[in-house]
Amino acid sequence: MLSIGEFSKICEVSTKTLRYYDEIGLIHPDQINPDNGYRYYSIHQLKKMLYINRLKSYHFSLEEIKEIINGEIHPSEEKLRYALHRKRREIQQKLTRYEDTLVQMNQDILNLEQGIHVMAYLDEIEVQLVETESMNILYERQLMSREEYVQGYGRYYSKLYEQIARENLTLAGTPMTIYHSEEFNPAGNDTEFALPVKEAVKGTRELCGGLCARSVLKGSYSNLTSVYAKLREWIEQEEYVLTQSPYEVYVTDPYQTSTTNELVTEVYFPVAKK
Amino acid sequence: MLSIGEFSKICEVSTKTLRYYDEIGLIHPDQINPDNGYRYYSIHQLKKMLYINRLKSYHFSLEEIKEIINGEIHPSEEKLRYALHRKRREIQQKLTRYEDTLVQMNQDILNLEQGIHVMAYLDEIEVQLVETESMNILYERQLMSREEYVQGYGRYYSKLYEQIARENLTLAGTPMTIYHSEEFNPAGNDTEFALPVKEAVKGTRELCGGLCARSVLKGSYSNLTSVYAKLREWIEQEEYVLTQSPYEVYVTDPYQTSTTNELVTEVYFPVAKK
DNA sequence: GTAGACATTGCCCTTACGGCAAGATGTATA
DNA sequence: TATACATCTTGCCGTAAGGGCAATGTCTAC
Repeated sequence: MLSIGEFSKICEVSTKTLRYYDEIGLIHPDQINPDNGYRYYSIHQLKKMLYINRLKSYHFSLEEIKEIINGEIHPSEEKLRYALHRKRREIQQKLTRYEDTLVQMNQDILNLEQGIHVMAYLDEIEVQLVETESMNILYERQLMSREEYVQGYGRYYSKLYEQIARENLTLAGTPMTIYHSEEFNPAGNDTEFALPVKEAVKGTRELCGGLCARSVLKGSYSNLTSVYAKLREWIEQEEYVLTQSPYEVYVTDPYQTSTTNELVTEVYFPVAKK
Repeated sequence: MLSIGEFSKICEVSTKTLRYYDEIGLIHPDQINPDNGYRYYSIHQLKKMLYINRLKSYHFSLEEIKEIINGEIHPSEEKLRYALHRKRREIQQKLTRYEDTLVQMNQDILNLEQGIHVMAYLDEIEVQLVETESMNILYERQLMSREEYVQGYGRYYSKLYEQIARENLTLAGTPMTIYHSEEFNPAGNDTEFALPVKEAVKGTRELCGGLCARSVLKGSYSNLTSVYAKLREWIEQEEYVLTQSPYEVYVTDPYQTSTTNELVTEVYFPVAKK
């Protein structure tokens, strides 16, 4: 039997951590002296502890680790395999997000070296007042969270495109997304994916035209929230009010465009004078 | 002036967050109604808020963001440039660490598919009792944290190699590291980098030989702690005691070896029968 | 017998907010 | 004008994974 200090040295885990793991039921000491409460670990628990450390290095939460270990009594690591695959995907996603962040940072650093402040792009976002035509759109409306957005984008548009092909409809513009949620809700936003078509068939509706405040975003979507902010700022200052849900038009197809620099996105806020 | 709700919608930040930022002094509302405590934000604060969001996306802590913003009153973004460079390095490091994790996970998943459990390698770590010769080593002893280790490795060995070249000494073995800290201390461990040499000159000392428990680790260092654990376990079970500081011998040069699979590391624990 | 190492529990602290509650206030409508 | 409802306020608790510190109890070596 090993005291907590000895066990701690062997597996290079602090005694504090060992007590914490005992408390949350991740790994209990083999024996506890009932007189003084001293914890004693068996040398055979070393393997479990190293296993826990391994899983921790894969960024599993202690709660997840507990599940994996407890579920492992018999069903031949089915849980572990599943969890590992899931966690691998998570890490891959984090990785690409970090890569994107680095690209952005590099751009900002490059700008800074030339004396251009990080937020300078804000002043270059222009807002125009335009009159839009009514149009007929084929749509799919869904509650979407930020996480699902990228997946959803592909799924819903391919569904719409497929319907156009199947019913022999005529495309009358580029894809668009309409945001019906007034506020930003991290859990999910009421989002409408749409394609303008000539024919008014089942599954289409009219998108009313009218006065709009519009901005054009060139390049990566990372500045999109700034464009929204800028438009709302403009509307506030020029004393307009929003009359319908704002929408985006993807002038260039994000799936056809090789570099994000070539992307062109228009953002429309239907408005009226206060 | 915008109420907290309006401002929140424009910059897509929750009111809760805005109140929190007010509390920690990151961004105070432009005005506060002294009667009812209502917060009112100016539209000009939008830019600052978007700036904060941008910095957040670069994984700066709110404390860091506060420093960057406050230090930016005049000295032409010197702080921002410095912070961006530093943070970029941090993120690059995280990225490579994630990549390493993925490699490990892939290996484990592959093993699992073949029915080999993640921790099966533990049972394959063999411990041998060997007799070592005394040798003369050229050394650099330093307090090192886990973080600094990789840098330190290169720095101290190049220093040692340089001395060998300058003083025309004769190499008598491969590099080794001696760990003098009894316990693992996250802040820093007493670490000795050493190279065996024939000549006993200034800067060298004798490393006493004797009975040692030894394990050989083949492949990546990620299982090194397990090897240490295994050795300590063995010593415990076979009723030996540690008589000197344990050390590692890098049989293959980690800088000369292309794939981590080819790495060979010996771990020695000088022992005596209890 | 005592010093020093090691063990125990308990409490507070960390980040960046989210959730909930109770109450005050604002605004739109009948 | 009364009322309903939206919005605002503060305050308290919770998060993950322990670290740090304190007060106190126990073990072992000399």
